Amino acid sequence: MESIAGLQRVLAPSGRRARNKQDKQQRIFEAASALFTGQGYSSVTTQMVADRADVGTGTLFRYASSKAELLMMVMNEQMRLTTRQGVADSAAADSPNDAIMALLEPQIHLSLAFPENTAVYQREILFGTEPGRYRTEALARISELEDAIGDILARLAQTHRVRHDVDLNGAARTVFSTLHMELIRVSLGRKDPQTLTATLGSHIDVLLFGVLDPV
Amino acid sequence: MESIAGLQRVLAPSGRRARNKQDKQQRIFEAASALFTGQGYSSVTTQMVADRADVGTGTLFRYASSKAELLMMVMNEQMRLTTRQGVADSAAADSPNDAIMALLEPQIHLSLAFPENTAVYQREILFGTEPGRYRTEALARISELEDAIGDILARLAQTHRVRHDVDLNGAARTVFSTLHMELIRVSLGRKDPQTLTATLGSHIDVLLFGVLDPV
DNA sequence: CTGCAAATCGGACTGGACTCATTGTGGAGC
DNA sequence: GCTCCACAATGAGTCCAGTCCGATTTGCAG
Repeated sequence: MESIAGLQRVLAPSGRRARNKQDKQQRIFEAASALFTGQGYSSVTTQMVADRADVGTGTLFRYASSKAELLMMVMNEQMRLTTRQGVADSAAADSPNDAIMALLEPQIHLSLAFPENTAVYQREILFGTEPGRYRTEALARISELEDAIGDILARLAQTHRVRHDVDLNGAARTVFSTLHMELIRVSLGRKDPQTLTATLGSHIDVLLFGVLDPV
Repeated sequence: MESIAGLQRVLAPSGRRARNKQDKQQRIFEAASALFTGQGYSSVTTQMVADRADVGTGTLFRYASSKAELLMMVMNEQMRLTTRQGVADSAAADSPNDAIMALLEPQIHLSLAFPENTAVYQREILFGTEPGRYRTEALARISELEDAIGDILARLAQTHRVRHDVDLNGAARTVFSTLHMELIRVSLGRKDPQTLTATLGSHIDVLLFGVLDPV
């Protein structure tokens, strides 16, 4: 099992070399974390991160292949926590709509707390092309969430009849597409955060109706 | 009525100065268009565009405030044509699903023809922050499409009963979110283009069911 | 302890988007 | 035709992400 940002190897690393490497990794994580959450992505330069972590810029890019990967390193950790929370909360809900909303709630909070970073994170997830380590991890976290929605829909399918030709995974993806887009709208300040929850709720409502068999 | 890329003023411009400006605008549009469609966004530099249009780099940025705006200038024109086509085609369709698909078909073709440019275009529409002229125009084109979907749903609402608490505009946005996301998946080669139409069709199907009153 | 290959480091350097102080120019007034 | 001005054009310069290669450190064999 990986711990904080997957930084630590299982048990103690073998020699001094490995330990040094780990120290640097840790310093870079902390520097990036402090700077990004403190000032937002765009006003942080990679030089600042390198300086604060006390490594050369060359070194910095050995640990994260781009500035965006640096952000993902930080955000993945935050996502890990919010997802854990969301999954726990959603288990307690009784209607599917409530369950989905409970699942998404912590992500929504996170994006409201760090709009710029969230926007960049989403942008990279959607449009990034480099197959870097942290981007891969980010995609995995996203899949986790998508699967969790899929599970909720699958549970619904056991207690209610579902239209025979509906693809539940597709439906989960639709929910997710909508979440993405609404989060983006909010992160970029194009929409009032107050209404986000309500909007999302009604989107999901329509979708669930579409999935159920009317008979 | 604006003609190509909105470049030409109605009738002839007043003096030599205005005419020069227009000539440059035209040269820049043509240079950007040829280069972007020929080699794709990332392998074109702003210097190339400036050289080909025979203007200085400083001048280039007086006409488009960023490289992305340059692309939007080009893509907006293509979108204008595909939207016109889509609206025409959708009028002939008889089911709402067909109408929506007919509307979107030309956009889909466009993105398959220029995947990289489309990805950047979508990215800028979603995540761009500068309120440049061409980005504004792009958003307007998007709204046109979204409204067209809204109209189709509204027509549906006249011939069928709709669940009383459903927000049709919201539903149109959901369709659109899904389209965006699916186009992105395809543009970035994460998904087989062959299945795009089918997938989209079934998304829309579910959504329409969710909108209709089961009674 | 010494020599050595390999891993790691780091900062000077590059490429490219974008800016700004300077220069050029069309046209209004005389 | 001449003067002057507002605005347009310009390209050298800035900024910053990301690369590259010589220097340094490390682990290991003898």
